[in-house]
This record gives sequence, structure tokens and C-alpha cells, in this order.
Amino acid sequence: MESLAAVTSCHRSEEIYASEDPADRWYRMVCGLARKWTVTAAGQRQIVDFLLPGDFFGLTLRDVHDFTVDAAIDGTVVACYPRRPLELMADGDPQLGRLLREIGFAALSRMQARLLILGRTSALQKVGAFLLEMAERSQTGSRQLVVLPMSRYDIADYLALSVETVSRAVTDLEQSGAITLLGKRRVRIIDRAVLESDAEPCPERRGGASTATAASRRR
Amino acid sequence: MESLAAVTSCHRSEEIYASEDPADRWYRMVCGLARKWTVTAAGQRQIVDFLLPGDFFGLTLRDVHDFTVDAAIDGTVVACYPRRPLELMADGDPQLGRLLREIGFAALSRMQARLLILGRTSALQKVGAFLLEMAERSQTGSRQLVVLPMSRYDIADYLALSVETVSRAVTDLEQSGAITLLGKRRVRIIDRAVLESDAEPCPERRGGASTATAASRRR
DNA sequence: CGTAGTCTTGAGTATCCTCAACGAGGGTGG
DNA sequence: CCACCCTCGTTGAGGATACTCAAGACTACG
Repeated sequence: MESLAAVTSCHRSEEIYASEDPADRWYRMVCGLARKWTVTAAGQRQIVDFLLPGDFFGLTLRDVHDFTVDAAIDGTVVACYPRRPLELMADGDPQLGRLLREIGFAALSRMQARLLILGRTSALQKVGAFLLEMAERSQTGSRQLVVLPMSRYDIADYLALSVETVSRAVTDLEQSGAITLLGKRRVRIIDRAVLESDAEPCPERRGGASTATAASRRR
Repeated sequence: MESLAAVTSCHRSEEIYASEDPADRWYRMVCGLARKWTVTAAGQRQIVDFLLPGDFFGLTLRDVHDFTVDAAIDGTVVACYPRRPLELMADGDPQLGRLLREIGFAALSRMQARLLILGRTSALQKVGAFLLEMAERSQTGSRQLVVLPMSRYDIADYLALSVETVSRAVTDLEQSGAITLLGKRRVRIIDRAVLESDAEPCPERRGGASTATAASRRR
């Protein structure tokens, strides 16, 4: 598979591909950070995914891309693979076919995890969950330390919050002792429980699967 | 592939699989409606996906499921396929391997479309986008008519809103002339533009890809 | 040293959630 | 048959949260 790879380096805000571009390549992050985004009908930039080293992207059924992907920081390096040759190669190699399948599933579960974060109601919960996600995904060795290569604006557009709210949430989390800031872009996680469910008494769950009602009570 | 299928019918709220169940099968919706959900740390039910006829689900890399899937209405029918035999069969059949890959990609793009809905800021936008999504996915012949098999509670947990807010948004959309209600669960779409970007002056977008700032202005 | 981008904080307002009540429809049992 | 219960859907009032607008500090860079 790597025999087909072409590696390129990107500076900040350089587009790797744009929405509506022909989708004839797959990509893999080598290092740095990229963001997958679109502009909504209401005119907001919505970041759909942050792409970290090891992540594949550009996967689609359609023949053009739905989103734009650009580098979030200088020195972002991506490998790209021509799609047709790759699929042809997979036709003769079940192992590769299986790998490509798994790559798709990995992207899928990343999206589902994302949905759970966006589905949180309060800003504190969203930011807390985001920090935990980044701690999980960017294994910096220590599970405590989180490096945030992206700006607060990026985080805001990722969580569908305003920049100010993100900033306030980070400040609040620090003041409540859940995290410590080591500069603007480095965070030490002190209390995971606070980030997961932000100060929630968390009553017992209901028993039966009988009805749709009860579950949505409780914020 | 269909030679491996087993078809079952489910009554309302019957679980097709539960979170943490072994993930040894894939599923395909035949008819009816199912919901994929989990309960967040804060105790809310978050519906991650509505599953409509033709949709595949249960796809994962892990050996247990992350979410629970249950039937949202009586008479929901699903086909299920044993995972290992299917993958073995794919090893010898590139065409099938390709199909399985495409199934994964379809689920992925469904999730990305979902993210865009959840990322909307106002309740009117979320509900409007939801109606358009349902109109798109459940092809009822007419592009105008939308059938909503799920309850308002389900919609609320899907959009991360309260039931009351969903209800009010639907009422507002009707009073503003964007939709017409034909009973509680049937909607006629009058003005798509209103649903897409809810009363948005929509100024021109900025030009350069130079910075992250400008895009997040505008709600 | 000025400029541009980033990040934070404050004040006021709009939106959405909570709590509460009520009506409609369906099923069950006296 | 009708009372009763349960779920669903809707509406109103009040309060909490996040957004908007505005200003200022900090950093990097030419």
C-alpha cells in the first residue's frame, strides 16, 4: 500500500482538498493537524473532524468531496494514495481489502464519538469531553497531559460554541480545579470525573426499556 | 451475501442489540425504524442515528458494540448477517469486499451529515435541518411530504434539545408558513429555503483561506 | 514598534431548559 | 360503556445558559 503513497507537507491554512473537488485520492495524516470543515447555510464554519497523525480521511462513496480539509498548523504532513489503483490492488489482496474496511470503520467510530460530544448540553460538558477526547487521541505518553495544537476558534467551531464561551469554560474548569493550564495550548488533567460529567449528581437510571420518555429527563 | 441473512421482526422498544453485547453480526434495516443510542454520563439518552430501510448498522472494529439499537415502532424488520462468515466470504470475493467497504462509507457519510445538523446553533435550524434530512432519506415519492415515524421525544434526543423546544419549533415553522402539519407525524414542506437557513440574511463569505477567525462570526 | 491574530473578561440580551399544567388518543378493566 | 391510566404532544411562566457586542491584554512577526 505504501508503494502508492505520495507525501506532501503543508503550511497553515493550506487546503489539502476542497469541497466539490474530485475524490480520487485517500489520505493519511503523518504529522501535524488538519481540520475537516464546511460552511453551513447560516454562514458558520463547522469543523466536522480534527485529523491527527494516523487518521485516514478523504474516504467517500461519491466522486467529489463533501468537505474541505486544510492544515491547521504549519508543517502538517500527509500521505496520499490514488484511489483507483488502491481499490484495484485490494481486489487482488483480501488482506488489504480488510484493512481498507477497517480504516472506514475507524473513521466511523471517530464520528460517533464526536456526536456524543456535540450532543452534550452544557458548554462545560462539551469542552470537558473535548479535552478528554484529545487526551485519548493524541497519546503524549502521559494520560494527563493534553496538547491542543488548534486555536480556541477552531475548538469553538468544532464544538458549535462561540469563542468566548470556550474561553470561559476553560477558565472555569481551571478555577474549579479540574485542569491546570501550562500555557494556552497545554493542559494538565487533574480530575477526569469532573470533565466527564460536569458536577452531576447522577441519579440511578430507570429500569425498563419500555418507553422513550424518561431518558430525556435530566440535564 | 443474502444466503447468510436471518430476518427477524421486532416490536416497539425491543432491543436488537445492547451496548457491550458481542459484535458478531451485521444488520440491515428491512422496514420500520430503529434508533441507535446511548445514555450519556449526564444521564441523558442521546440518539446517535435513526436507522431507515436499507441502512446497515452494527459495524464496528471492536468486538463489542458501543451503542444500543432498538426498534422505534412495532413491526420493524431487520436482516442480520454473521460477521465472521461474511468476512471470510469477502476474502474470496473482491466484489463483496468492495460492497462491505461501501456500506461502511455510507454509514460514515450519514454520520457526517448528522454532525452538521447537531452543529446548528438554533433550535429552529436544527429542527428544520432534521425535517430536510428525513425528507431526503425517506423517499416517499414526493419530496414535499415527510413522514416522521418517531416521537417528539425521539427527535429531541436526536437533536439534543428538550421535547418542549422541539414542539415549539415545529409550531413556529408551521406558523411562519415553512411547513404544514398533516396530523402530528406527517409534514408537508412548503419553503425549503426557510428550513435550510432559518431567516438568515446570509452575507457573502470571506475570500481567503488565510485565517481561522472570520468564519465563526455570524449566528 | 506597529500590526494582526489570539485569548480573555465584562455587560446585556436572546434563547433554550425546567417546571407545571392540560388536552388528545389508545388501551384496559370494572 | 365509561372511568382510568399512560403516553404523547402542546403551551405558558420563569430562570439559567450561551451568544452578541465591546474592550483590552498578550504574542508573534515584519
